Amino acid sequence: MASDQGNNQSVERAISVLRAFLTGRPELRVSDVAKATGLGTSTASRLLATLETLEFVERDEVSGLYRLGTAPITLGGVALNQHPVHREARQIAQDLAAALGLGVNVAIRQDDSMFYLANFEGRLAPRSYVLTGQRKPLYATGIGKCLLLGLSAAERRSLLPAMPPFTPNTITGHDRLDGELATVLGHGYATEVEELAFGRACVAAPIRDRSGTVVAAISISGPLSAIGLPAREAELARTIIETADSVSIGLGYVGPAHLLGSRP
Amino acid sequence: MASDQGNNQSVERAISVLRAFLTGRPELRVSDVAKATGLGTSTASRLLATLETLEFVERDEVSGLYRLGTAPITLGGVALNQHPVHREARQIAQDLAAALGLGVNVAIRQDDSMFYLANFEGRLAPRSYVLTGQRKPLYATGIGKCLLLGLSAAERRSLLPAMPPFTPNTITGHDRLDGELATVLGHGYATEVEELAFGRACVAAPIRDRSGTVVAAISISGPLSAIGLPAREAELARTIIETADSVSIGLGYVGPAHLLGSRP
DNA sequence: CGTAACGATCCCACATAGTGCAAAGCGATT
DNA sequence: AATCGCTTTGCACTATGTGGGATCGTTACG
Repeated sequence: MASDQGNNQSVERAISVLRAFLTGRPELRVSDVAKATGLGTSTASRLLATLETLEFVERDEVSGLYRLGTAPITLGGVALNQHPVHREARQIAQDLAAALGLGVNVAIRQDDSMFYLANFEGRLAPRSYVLTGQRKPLYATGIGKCLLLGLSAAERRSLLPAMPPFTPNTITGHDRLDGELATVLGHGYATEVEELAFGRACVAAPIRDRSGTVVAAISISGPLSAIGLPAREAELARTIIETADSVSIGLGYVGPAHLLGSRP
Repeated sequence: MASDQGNNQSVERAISVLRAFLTGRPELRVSDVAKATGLGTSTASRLLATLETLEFVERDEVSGLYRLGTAPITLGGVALNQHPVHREARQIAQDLAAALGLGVNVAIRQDDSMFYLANFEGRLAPRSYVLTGQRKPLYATGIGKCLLLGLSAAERRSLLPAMPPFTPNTITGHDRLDGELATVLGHGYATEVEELAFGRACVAAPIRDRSGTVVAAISISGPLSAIGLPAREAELARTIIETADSVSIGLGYVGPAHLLGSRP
């Protein structure tokens, strides 16, 4: 059949059409989609028509251009609402962002990336778009460092064969990453200052489930000037650890795994 | 081919599989999906396998049950970020929710429903799930009333042939709705007190684009006790109108349409 | 502990359903 | 007014998805 084994070709093609809208420009012509997906224009036209009746894409009345429709928004919202971490963390993160006026983000690990489940901003760190559903590298973010705690040194090396730098501060070698993660584990929180983008910093802490496994992480982030990191590190660290803990407890976390009795 | 004309059957079936996850239970077996969609189990199995490789669904390691995956979240996030109303309203709504401690919601009209683009909550009106992507009836919500301003009385009657009540306060007749909308237009804002759900109320105002058309609406909502509606109506109305205006201005609104010069 | 019932996947033949090509519409541009 | 580019439609072909049944694995029950 198609690329992988036992897959429905038409469905794969339709999804690749949807993926075409993820790459920059929000409005595409049929021929743009055809070029982006490698499909013929007639196939692209028909798939877009199908996706339009399903409300996955919609068509601009005047220009005739296609853009993403409302069905993906609904589907994404339900997917979020069904995610246990999101359910527990959403309101907590929102309250913290409002109290601090800074950004608060919740993410899980997906393969070699962190994947945002939610983000809220405050007056001091505004942002006109959602990060939800976006990915960022694990080794250059506070949340990412927390999520890496769940992996062994060997797993980290195979998961991240290369660590290209984003700024001069980016951790690019595993030896330094090992050291950094030991610190994170020891302190119970991670920091990141201009490792991914200039002028931005964050403080993050891991979220654990009832088995004690790190399943997610939460961070406070913002412009360096607003977050005032060197000075406020102790205060923000305490805050984010307490916040992460209350999410963990919501997920059933009861304490370090080695203290759990073996009885049911 | 399939239900509508000129549509790709496999794609329609795959989407109907995804829709099966919108109806309550978050985790489904193959046979549950087959039953919900009316497809054969082997077809459902294959479609789910395809959707799994595309990350639209994922499978629980232990139970083998399928649930929605991360791709819908990404797609939904991008769809939101590409929506002009969302871009303009997101941070404004978030700041207002933080300042008031109440819920703030942004929605557009879709057919006979309002469709949430964003919702934020405050300490006084917590909520552990997103409304984004959900629908609510137009005639029983403050936002809905604002969105109905863009329609004529005749259009409203054909769009809403029936208006079943949710509480004793629900507006169920068009005559009363006409009167209500005249008030909304005259005051520049809409209220809703226990018309959709007991114990809940809101104040809403319309958002207009550069042509002066109502394209969206924004509301402050919360439990009756927190929002204190009879008493604070004037204050909240002023706030929501000013907030809606700043979103409208971001969309290019420059004032009432009839004052626009006809010159380009 | 063995057996039965159920659910998911695999296999294979069939024919439906999607594809590509080419031509026709449709709009915009000069 | 004519041309160009983009999109859609019609048609024939066969690749592709489908359905039924067999197989394998799992759970429930006697």
